[in-house]
Amino acid sequence: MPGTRGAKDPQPTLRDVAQRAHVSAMTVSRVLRDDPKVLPDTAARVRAVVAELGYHRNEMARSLRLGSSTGLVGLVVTNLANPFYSRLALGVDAVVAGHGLKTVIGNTGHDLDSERGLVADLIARRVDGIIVVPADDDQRHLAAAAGKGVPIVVASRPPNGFTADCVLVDDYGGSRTATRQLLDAGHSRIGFLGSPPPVYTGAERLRGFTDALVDAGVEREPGYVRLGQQQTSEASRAAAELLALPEPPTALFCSNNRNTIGAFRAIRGAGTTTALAGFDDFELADVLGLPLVIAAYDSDELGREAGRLLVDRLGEARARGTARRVVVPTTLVRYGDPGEP
Amino acid sequence: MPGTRGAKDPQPTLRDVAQRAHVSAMTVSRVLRDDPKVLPDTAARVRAVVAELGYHRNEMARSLRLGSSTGLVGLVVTNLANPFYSRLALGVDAVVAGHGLKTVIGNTGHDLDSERGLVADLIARRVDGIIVVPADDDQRHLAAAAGKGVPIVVASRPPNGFTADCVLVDDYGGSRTATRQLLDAGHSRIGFLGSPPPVYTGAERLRGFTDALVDAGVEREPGYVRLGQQQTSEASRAAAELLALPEPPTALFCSNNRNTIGAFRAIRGAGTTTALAGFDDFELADVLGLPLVIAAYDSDELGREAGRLLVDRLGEARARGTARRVVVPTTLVRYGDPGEP
DNA sequence: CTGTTAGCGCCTTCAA
DNA sequence: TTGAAGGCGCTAACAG
Repeated sequence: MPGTRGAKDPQPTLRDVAQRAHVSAMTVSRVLRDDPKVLPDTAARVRAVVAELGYHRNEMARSLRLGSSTGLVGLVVTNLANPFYSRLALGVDAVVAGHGLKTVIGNTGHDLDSERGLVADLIARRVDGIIVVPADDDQRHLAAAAGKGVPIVVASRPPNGFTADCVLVDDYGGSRTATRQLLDAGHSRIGFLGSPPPVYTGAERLRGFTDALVDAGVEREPGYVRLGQQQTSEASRAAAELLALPEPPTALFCSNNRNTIGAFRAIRGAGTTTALAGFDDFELADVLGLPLVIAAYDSDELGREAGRLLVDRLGEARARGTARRVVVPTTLVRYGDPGEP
Repeated sequence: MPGTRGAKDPQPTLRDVAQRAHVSAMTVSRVLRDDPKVLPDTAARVRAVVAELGYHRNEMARSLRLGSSTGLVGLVVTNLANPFYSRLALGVDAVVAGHGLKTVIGNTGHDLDSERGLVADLIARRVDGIIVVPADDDQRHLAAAAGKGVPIVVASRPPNGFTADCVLVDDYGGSRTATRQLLDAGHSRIGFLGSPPPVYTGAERLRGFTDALVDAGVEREPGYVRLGQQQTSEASRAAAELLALPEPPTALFCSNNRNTIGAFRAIRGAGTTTALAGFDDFELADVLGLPLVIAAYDSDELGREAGRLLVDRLGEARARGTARRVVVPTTLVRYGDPGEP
């Protein structure tokens, strides 16, 4: 079989196929697009060569020619190791993959500069849109991108300083409801463990907590609030401090599962019967051996909603329809509550 | 400020910048490449326009012109919701991002057809390389890709039917060592709960388990082996069945954390003192309230190694250096063992 | 039904 | 130091 040319070309091109099938590049292109105006005979011959060469059309060149639409969606998260974000990523991918789009992931590690770089790079790669969980309140780079017409969906916190679709969790409501459970159970000295103040979800959850206390006419004790613990170990230390106060809280509300798990360890270590409630479900919460109330939500769903918002936005052919805001609800889950049948 | 042309162009192009800066496209291109042979004056003017327009060079067009190298790495996993794989993804991304590469993620949901589609698509997008956790023994599509010169790294199981770099966990050794702990503690009736047989890691871990028994001269009881549980609920059921046998095992070895957690629930439900050992660490393993031996490993590291192998391979400029195989070790972790100080 | 021409946005080569 | 061609791989728009 006398070859036509070189042999080491990493990937065959349209013309390689054309030459080998004795047709023009256009014909091959048409066959690949399933254009019916090609003789079945010719098409078959072309397809045979395609298979023989293991030819894959270069999607990058294609999208260059076709204008925009690389079929890529950028997803920027702060920490993919956190199950919350990997779930989110899965949800996003599930939806966009259903529309023939691929997900390009970027992990910022909570670093704003890194986020800026990633977003710039995604734009340079001409992704069709970006879903981002901002690392910080400073979202000027996102505003700039949105201003340039790159569809942006903000997840988990609202856009700051610009308009965009966004998907949120009912941080406030979930937190308020869970706190009310503790109040209804008769607690009035309730401690709070949460994220650092500038984090939106943390602030909202603290607000829900505070409002529940206000509703119940319970005085909030500033010394009962500890913010900024990110790891279970820090949370555990913070909780232990609260429990060691002269007049310790009789219940703790934790605004995320890192803090809930840390608080659990502290309570267990102190041997107290402190009641516990928290935000974010986690595996094995049911076997901890103490009553636990959790405001839970589906982070897959958060991702799917974000994906849907973006896909819709892309479908509108950049029509500037008013920005939408989706709020994913929370549900109250009760574990190991001896009061239940 | 008299405009030059349209106004709604989604993204400015090199020529838009050139026109506005009164230079040629080439000069802009040079400025962006930091070519020193441009007058500082001209460069400054160009940069000003770039900033003003928020221009981002089109990386796709660039890579088309430059030959290959899209700066993208494909990562194909079976289930991103599994912390194991999200950790792996994070490790991969951490390494490749350090080399200016971006990670494109594909989730197969254990579906072989989906995997084939994803791999084909990644190749069509001309990713520089692919890291894949194969869903199945049938890896002919990977073999084909590798044959066409696309660098492939196989993670978590070995390549089947072709040669490629790969990164594995010491499934056999970890499993054998953990099992030996149970034997050393005096157990001779040990049950096994594991993945479906065709899964490589499952098979290796069963082999390690079996060899440990053989080494200790313990007869393996076929009725003690239950394979195929994927969810904790299934695992729990399977474990409960073993515990309900006329002569039940006195210890259980579980080849992954889904099974370990399921077995834990079954033991707790049955109220027996069955000993437990398993593969894969998990959070809260220390608070389960029973002695537990775990063969643990670092899945981040697995991802990082995969990333390194791929980056090295890319660096070799497709030199067909012999394929490398990296094995990530396991460490034995003991929880809640009353025998420890 | 098939082929030719032209150009997507960028950069290498060569000339000015 | 800068600019003018030409082409990466592909495909609309027009021939034939």
